Formats: sequence, C-alpha cells, structure tokens
Amino acid sequence: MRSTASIMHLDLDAFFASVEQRDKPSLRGKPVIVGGLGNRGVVSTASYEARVHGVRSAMRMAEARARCPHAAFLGGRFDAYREASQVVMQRLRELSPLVEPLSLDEAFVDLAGGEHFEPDRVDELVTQVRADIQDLTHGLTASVGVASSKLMAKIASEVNKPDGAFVVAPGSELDVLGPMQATAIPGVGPATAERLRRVGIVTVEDLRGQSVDELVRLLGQAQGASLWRLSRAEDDRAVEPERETKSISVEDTFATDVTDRVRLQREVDAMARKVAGRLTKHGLSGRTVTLKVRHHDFETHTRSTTLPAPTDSPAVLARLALGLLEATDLAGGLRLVGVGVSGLADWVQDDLFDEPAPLLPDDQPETTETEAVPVAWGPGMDVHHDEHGDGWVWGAGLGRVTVRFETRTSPAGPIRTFATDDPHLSPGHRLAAPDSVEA
DNA sequence: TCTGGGGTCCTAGGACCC
DNA sequence: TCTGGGGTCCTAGGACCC
Repeated sequence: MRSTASIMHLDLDAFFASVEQRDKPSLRGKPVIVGGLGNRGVVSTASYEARVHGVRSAMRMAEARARCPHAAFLGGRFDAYREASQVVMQRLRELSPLVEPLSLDEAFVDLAGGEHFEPDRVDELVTQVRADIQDLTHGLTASVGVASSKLMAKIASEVNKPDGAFVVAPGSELDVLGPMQATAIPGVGPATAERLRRVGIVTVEDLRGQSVDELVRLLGQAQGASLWRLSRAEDDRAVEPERETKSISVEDTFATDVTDRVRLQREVDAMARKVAGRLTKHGLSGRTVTLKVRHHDFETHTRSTTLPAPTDSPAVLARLALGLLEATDLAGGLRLVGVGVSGLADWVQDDLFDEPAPLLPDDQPETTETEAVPVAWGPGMDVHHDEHGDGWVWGAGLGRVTVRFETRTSPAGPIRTFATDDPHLSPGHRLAAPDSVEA
C-alpha cells in the first residue's frame, strides 16, 4: 500500500456491446448481446439495457434469448474491439509509461510513473482522461478507480460503474473494504466463497477475524496467505507493463459431440498448425504441447508432452498433438478439443543444429558406390530406420536428421540423430494422422 | 439442445539428482 | 547399508479472470 492514491484501474463499460452500439446507431438504447451464436454459445457481453432483464456474462445464449428475446444478438467483431482498445491504451500511456493491460477493456496505470503526477489533483486527472477516452473512441465510456494499491483501485472502479469514478482516500482503505463481501476481492470466486461460507466467513470483516494459519489451512498456502493480507488492504504489487506470454492455445466446442476419430484428427492437426502460426508470428517457440479434451458429459482432461528443445514447427506440433489424441478414449464422443503450447522461449527454433556437427567416422566413404537419391528431410516427416523402427523427423539440417521414434502405446518415444545419408534411414509410411490430414 | 475461449496461477505427486 | 533430506522438472487438475 502506497501513501498516495497513485494506482488507477480503468474498465470500459460493457465494452463489446458498447462498440456495437457506437457503430450501429439503431442499436443505441436497445439491448445488445454479444457472444457465441451457436447452440452451445454463451454471453460474452450484455449491454446495460440487456442486463436489466437479467442477462449476464457467461450465461448460456439459450437462456439469454429466453430472458431478452427482443435483444440484438451479435457474434462479435474483434478487430473493431482491438482497435478501440489500442486507442484507449495509448491514451493511458500518456499518463504514465507504466500501463498494465489486463484484457482488451481493462488496465492498471501507475500514475506515479508519469512526469507530472500531482496527487492533489487526481480528481481532475480522472475527469480529463474519461472525457478524452469518450472523445477518442467516439463515445465509449469508462469507469475508473484510483487508490493506493491495485486491489483498492480495482474495487474502486466498480463503485460508480458504469461511466463513473471513485477515488479511495489514502487511510480510508480498511473502512471501504471491511463491509464488502469477500467475493469483492479478486481471486475469491464461487468455490472459495463456498468454502469460506461454510465456516461462517462472508464479509471482508469476517476474513480479518481469522488467523493466517486458519486461512492457509482452509485455502492452501498461496491463497490463504494472500487473502489474509488483502483483507487488510495490504497490497504492494507493482504495475507490470511488460508481462511475458506463458502459453498459447486454441480450442473449439463442436455444435454436436464428435465420435469420428478421423474428423478429430483433422481438427487437432489444424489447431496445432494454428498455434504454430501464432508462435511464429510472435517470434516464439515452445517445449510443452497440451491436448485438451472435453467429453460428452463435460468431463475434461488434459494430456501433455515436453520436448527436449522448443519448436514452432507446425509439423512437429501437429505430430505431438495427434500422438496425444491417439491415447484418448473417444467413447461417447467429444464436445471440445484444444491444443496449447507452453514452456515458451523467445528465440526462434532453428539452432538445434547450430552447434558444429560431430565428426563422422574416418572410414566414412566420401561417396557411396550406388548413388542414392538424397532425401530432403523436414520436420514432421515419416521415417523408417532399419534398427529403430518407425518415427518422424523432429529436426533436420547440416547433414543430420533427428528422429523421434514412437508407437501407439508410447507416443513420446526416444530421440536419435543420424547422418542425413544414413543408409538405414528411409521415408516411412506409418502415419499418426490419416492421409487426408497429411494432404 | 445446460455449461465459450483465451489466458494466469497454484497444488500435488512422482521421478530424478545431489 | 540405511535413512532422510531438499530442489527441480514434469504431468494433471482446478480455481479464477475477462
């Protein structure tokens, strides 16, 4: 907790729906619901006119339609949202370089990082920023909280929402926070709230009545200790402008459950390549590939494998994801599949063979007697080796090819490196994916 | 026609190493 | 020879956020 109210939290009101109303005047003053339009969609954002009818974020679209049949239902235009978001974030960076975006419509700003910050005139500053944002975005409104910590700033931005602001006077934090529900503290969701309720803890005041040890026993080390401090408004977390991406993933819920393995292989293959594309685009590579599946009964599982070195190769990521799918029971059908990559490194994969190649044996003939047609090995290709069996290419270059050997029962097989012209090596035929996938 | 998609962080157990 | 750490990495799952 700082001695001045220098942390700002800004939150754009009903962001997606507001952008739609801004761009389409006929929607202004009317209920607008943005979200998945398919039969399994959920609400992403509801305009305040729709919230009157009880429509909320994360609600099933079917229920939203029942509650508010006359609303406009829209699928969302993310390019437009991203553009509006950039305008807002840019304006915030004029206040201070220390801006931490939390999503497209939310950010923290450490005002003390700005050159001309005057704590006594924070109200003026907030009024000005909100007016500027409305101007620059052609009509979007924002709610703002300013306080001595991230916790209190975030809570403050809720107080006069929408289109309002609240500044927590330094010294008043405990009084502001105490009467609130424990769920007002970010990180206390339904599961935690229920655990707390069972031992009679409902408000922040109630939380303060517990010892650290008691909260740790109840919620675990990290959450227990954190909640003990946050309930006392003790929060010195810094605004972090440059947080590194930890994982990249893609997932899709099917309109109806899918049992067909070939169809699933096609989906997983495409997803892995999509993730690879996003990795490449950001100059990243990753070591751990995770396959997520949700069964017809909503039971959800993940499986992952970790490579010895990071990659952004679409073929490699697809092979690994398909290998994980291979080990999945499809009985009853899948409702969702997803592919993710973590263990990210910010160097681009290509240096697997950057080290000098080991010297080949002296007696290695320079030319072979029967001139074999050289194979251009590339990542993800099928390979057969006379001794080691079937595998696929994990890396190739500088006269060497690294092969990963795997079987149905052991999708994460051993890895061996050979000379490109190793006579025991030949193009393989066993495919983890059906031919249609390879096409 | 119950229950999205993209993330973050934490926990816990087992393997492995010192 | 037996016992017992601790630290790190990997996998799986869960809570939470927008």
